[in-house]
Amino acid sequence: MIIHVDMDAFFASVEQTFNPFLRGKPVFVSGNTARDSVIAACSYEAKKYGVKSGMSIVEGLNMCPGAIIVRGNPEKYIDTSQRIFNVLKTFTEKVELYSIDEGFLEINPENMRHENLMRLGLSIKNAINKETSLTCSIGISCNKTVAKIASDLCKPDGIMIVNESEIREFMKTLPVEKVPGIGPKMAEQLNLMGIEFCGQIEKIPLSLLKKKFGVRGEQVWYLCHGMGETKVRIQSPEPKSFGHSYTLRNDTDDINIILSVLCRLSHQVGMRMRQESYYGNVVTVAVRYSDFTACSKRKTYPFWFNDDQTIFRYASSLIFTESIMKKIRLLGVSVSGIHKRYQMNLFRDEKRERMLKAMDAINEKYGNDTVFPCMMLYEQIAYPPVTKTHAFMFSDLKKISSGQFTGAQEKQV
DNA sequence: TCTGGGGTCCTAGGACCC
DNA sequence: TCTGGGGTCCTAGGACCC
Repeated sequence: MIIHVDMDAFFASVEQTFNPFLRGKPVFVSGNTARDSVIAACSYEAKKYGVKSGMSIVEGLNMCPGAIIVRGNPEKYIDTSQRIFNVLKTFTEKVELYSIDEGFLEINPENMRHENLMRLGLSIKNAINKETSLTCSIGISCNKTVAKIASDLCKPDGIMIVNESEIREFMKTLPVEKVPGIGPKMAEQLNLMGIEFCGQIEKIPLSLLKKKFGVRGEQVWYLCHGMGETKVRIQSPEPKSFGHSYTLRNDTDDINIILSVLCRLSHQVGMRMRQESYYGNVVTVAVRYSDFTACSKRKTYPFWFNDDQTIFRYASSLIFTESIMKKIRLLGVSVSGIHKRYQMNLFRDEKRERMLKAMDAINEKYGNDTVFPCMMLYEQIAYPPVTKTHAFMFSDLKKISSGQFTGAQEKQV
C-alpha cells in the first residue's frame, strides 16, 4: 500500500505555530522576492474566502480583505520539513520525499483491513503533530495517484482510504482536473470531448487518446482509470538542471541592469553547482517581457563548466542575440546538460579555479553575500540612479561581457 | 498594485550522419 | 530523370508539478 502524507497549508501553518498572533487568522505567505506579488501559501482561514496559492496578493485581498501578509522564511520550512521526514522514517524506510511538504510511504501491512490502515494513518498524523504541532492529510491506496487524490479530498486534517476494489467507484465521479498530471489545458480538451469525470474515460478507447494527445493521452487514460506508480523512490534522482530567475523590481530595458541581473543569477547558479560538484554544458536564458510574452535562448557547448564567469559570459552572449524591443519583467539563467564529473577542459584556468574555491570557502564561512562579482551590484544600486563613475565602470563591464575588448584591455579594466 | 520561483518532461522542426 | 530511411543532437516552446 502507498500512503501519501500532505501537510495542510504548510508555509502558512508553520508561520502560525511560530507566531501565535497569526493563529486563527487569514494569513498569506508571500514569496521572498523583490516584488511581493503572489501568494505562495495561505491559511485555512483565508482559503474559506476562496483564496488559493498562486493567486496574486491583490486578487487575494479582494476576496479576503483582512488577511495578514507574511514574508516567507524558507529556512524555517526546510527545517520543519526535515523534522517531518525524520518522523515518517520511523514508520518505514521506504519514504519518498516528493516535495517540501509531501511524502509517499510504502507499507506492507500484514492486515490490510480498514481499521488497521486507519489506525496507522492516525498514528502517523499524531507523530507529526507531536513533533511540529502541524496537521496533515493522509491518503492511502494501492498506488501513488489514488493516494494523492485521496489526501487532497480529505483536507484538512483528514484520512482517506481507497482500497483496490473501491477505485473504480472512486474515480467514477471525480472531475478530471482533480487528477495530478491533468492540468487546465488537458482538462479543457477532455471537457470538449465530453469527458468531465474520470469515469467517462471508460467509453474512450486508449488508442483514440494516444492518437489525439500522444504520450500524454496514454498517461491520461491510465490516470483516469486510477492506475499509477506503486513503488516509492527512496533515492532522490540526479538533478537535470540548475536555474534561478528573478522578477525585476521595475520592468526595464536598461542593458546595464539586465547584465547585472544575469551576473547575479549566473553567480547563484554557479555556486550551487559547485556546492554539489556538478558541471553542465548548456546555458539557457529566459526572458519575460512586461506584456508577459516570453522567450528563451539556449546554447550547447562542447565542454563542461560550473564557474560564474563562464555561465555569465554565455548568458550575456545569448541575451545579445535577442533584440529587446519591449521592457523586460523577468530574467532567468539555467544550466543543464549536467554531469557529475569534470571532463578535462583544454581551456581550463587553474588560477580562476583557485579563486572560485576561495570565494566559495569565504561565502560558506561568512554567508553567501560576502564575496561576489561586483557587477551584481549594479541592479541593486540602480535605484536611486547611479553616479557617473558607476555608469562608466559598468559600461566597461558591459563591453567585457559582450566580448568587445581584447584580452589585454579586459585585464586592464 | 494582475500574474513568483524551483523544477521535469514532451514535442516539433532542422541539421547532420550513415 | 529528383531527392529513402534510420538515427542523434540541438533549439524553442509549452504543459505540468509543488
